Amino acid sequence: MADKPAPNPAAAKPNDGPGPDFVRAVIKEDIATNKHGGRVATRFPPEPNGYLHMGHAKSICLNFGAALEHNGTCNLRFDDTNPVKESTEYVQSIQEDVRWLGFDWQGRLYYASDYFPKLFDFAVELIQKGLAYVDDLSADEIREHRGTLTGPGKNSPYRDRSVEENLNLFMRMRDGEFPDGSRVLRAKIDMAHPNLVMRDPTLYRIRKVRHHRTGDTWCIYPLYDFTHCLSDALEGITHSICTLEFENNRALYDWVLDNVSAPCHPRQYEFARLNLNYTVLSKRKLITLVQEGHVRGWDDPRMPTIKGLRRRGYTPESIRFFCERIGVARRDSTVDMALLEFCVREDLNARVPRVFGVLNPVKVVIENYPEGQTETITAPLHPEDASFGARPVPFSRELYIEREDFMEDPPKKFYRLAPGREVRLRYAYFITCAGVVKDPATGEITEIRCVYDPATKGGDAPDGRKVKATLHWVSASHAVPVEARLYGPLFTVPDPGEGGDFRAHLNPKSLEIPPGAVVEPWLADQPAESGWQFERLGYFCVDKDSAPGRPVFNRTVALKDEWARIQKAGG
RNA sequence: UGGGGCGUCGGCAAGCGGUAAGCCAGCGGGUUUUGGUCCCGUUAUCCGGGGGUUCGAAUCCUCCCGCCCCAGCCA
Repeated sequence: MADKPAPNPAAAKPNDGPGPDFVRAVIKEDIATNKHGGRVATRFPPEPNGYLHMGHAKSICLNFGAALEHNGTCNLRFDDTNPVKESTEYVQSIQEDVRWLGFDWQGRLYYASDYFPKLFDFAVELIQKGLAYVDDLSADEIREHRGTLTGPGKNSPYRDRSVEENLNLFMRMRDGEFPDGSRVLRAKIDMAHPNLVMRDPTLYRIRKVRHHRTGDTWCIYPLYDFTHCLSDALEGITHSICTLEFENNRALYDWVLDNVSAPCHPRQYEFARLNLNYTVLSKRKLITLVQEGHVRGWDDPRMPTIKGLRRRGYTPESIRFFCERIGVARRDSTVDMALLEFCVREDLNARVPRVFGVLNPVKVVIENYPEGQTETITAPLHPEDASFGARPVPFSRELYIEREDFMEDPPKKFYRLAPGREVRLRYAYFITCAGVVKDPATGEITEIRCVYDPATKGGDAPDGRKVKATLHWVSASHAVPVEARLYGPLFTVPDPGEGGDFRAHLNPKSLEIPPGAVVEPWLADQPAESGWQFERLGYFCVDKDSAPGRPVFNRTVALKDEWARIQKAGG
C-alpha cells in the first residue's frame, strides 16, 4: 500500500470537537471516588446477526476508547442468545471489523453462550426464591395478560405454582420434554408495574434449534434481559454502556442483579444511537438492501457498514476521528454526512499520494509537439510532503484532459481552457488553445487543438507570465483504461427512514461509472485498498474487483469543488 | 390517558448560578503549478415557551408545548 502509515491508533484523536462526554464524566468521577478500586471495565456486546455499521463504530469507539483512556479493559462479547438469527459468519466479520478499526480486546473474547450453565443456575436460584415461575400461557395469551400502556395486566393462572413444581417443570423444559413455545420461565415481579418491562418478563424460552456454538446442548435459551446483566456481572464490568432504547430495561437489569447472587452489580448508562442523514443505520433495513439486491452486498461501498466504508476507501482513523467529533450525549440527533466526508478528506489529504486520472476525457493535440516523441516528467507524489517521492509520467503530443475543463464559450468565472486561452498542464507545459474539431453530425467536440510553449517546461514561464488554471492530464497513448465507480448518496432524502417505505427513496444514481475513464500508467497495478488522490477530482482507492492491467477504482469522496459551487450559485 | 427520557446556532455539541466553547456546513478574504490543502475573518444579546426565586439563571422552582422509547417467547 502506498499510503502513509497511520499514527498510533490509540493516540490518534482530532485536536478539536466536543469535550468529554457524560459517560467519560461518570467514569472520571468513579475513579476519583475509587468506586471500583479505580478499575474501568467495559464491553462491546454485539449480537452476531448482521454486519457492523457506523452506529456500532460509535459504540466501539466509546467502549474501547473510554477503557483505553483509563488503562482499563474492554471485552468483546457476543450476545448470542437467539440461535435462530445468529451465525458464525457474523462473529467472524465482527471480529475483523473491530480489529480493523484499530481496537484490541487483548484476548478477552467472550460469548454469552459460554455462560449458559451459570445462567441456568441463576434461574434456578430465582425459582427457589419464589421469584420466577414456569408459565404455560401461549405467546398470544401472555400478550393479552400484559395489559396496556395505561392499564395494568393480569396475573397468569400459573403464577402461583409451588417452587417444587416450577423446579420440576424448568428441568423438564431443559430436558426437551416440551415443544417449542409451550412454556416459558418468567420473573415474578408485578403485572401492574407502570414499566411494561417489569410485568413478569420472560427469562427463558424453548427453542429446539441448533446453536452455532453450543450445538444441541440446549433447547432452552435465555433472553436478553436475563442474559446481559448477568454476563456483565460475570465479567466484572464496571460501566455497562448501551443505547437509549434500553433505558426502560435498566429496571430489570437491576432487578435481576439484586435478586440473584451475582458477583457484582455493574451500572448501566445509555447514550443516543447514531443517525446519519441520507442513509439508514438499522440492521433490519441494511439486510433488506442486501437481500433485495439494491446493493451488491454488505461490503458495497454505498453501505454505511464498516465493510462498505472500508471498501469505499475510508480509513479506520477517519472513522475514529468522526466518532470523537460527534460526541456522546442523551439526545436524539442526526449527524450530517458532510462531517463524515470531512473526516476522510482530512485523513486522506495527509496520507495519500497524488496522481492523474481523467474521468471524462477529451483529446488534446499539441500541434507543435513532435509526433512520436515521448518525454518522461518526474512528478511529486505529494506536493506538500517530499517523503512520498515522485513518479514518472509520460508526456506526448496527444493527451486527454477532462471534458469539463474546456469551454468554447466560457462564462465570466470559468478560467480553465477556452479558445485562445493559455493554461498550465500540471508539471508539464503551458498550452494555448488554437481551435477545436467537432463531429460534423453531432456537433460534439472530438479534439482540442493546442500549441505549447517549450520554454515553460515544468510548468513555469521564464518571463513570469501567469495562467489562471492548472489542468491534470494523461498521455493518450500511455493511458490505462479503468473502471471508475463514482458514488452518490444511497438515498435521495435526508431521512429515508421517516415514514413509509424507505426503499422508495433509493437514489438511482448512487453508482455511476463514466465510460472511457483513464489513468496514468503508474496506477496500472496498484494493490487493492491502496488510496490515491486523483488531482482535482477526489480520493480514490483500488477495488478488489481489479484485474491485472485493468484496475477498478472506487471514489471515496470528491474534493471540495469551488467551481461547482459557483456554477450552482449562478443558477 | 401509564412509565421512562430529551429539548442550546442550518447539523453535531460544550456549559452544571456569575453573564453562550469547539467542530461541520455556510459566507467573506489571503496563500497556492490541485477553483484541493493551508491561513484569517464572520455566523445564537441568546439557550422550546410562560411565570417565579436571585444582585445575577441556559443552568434552581413551576406550569405549558414538542419530540423519542416501552404492550417480542428480538436485542
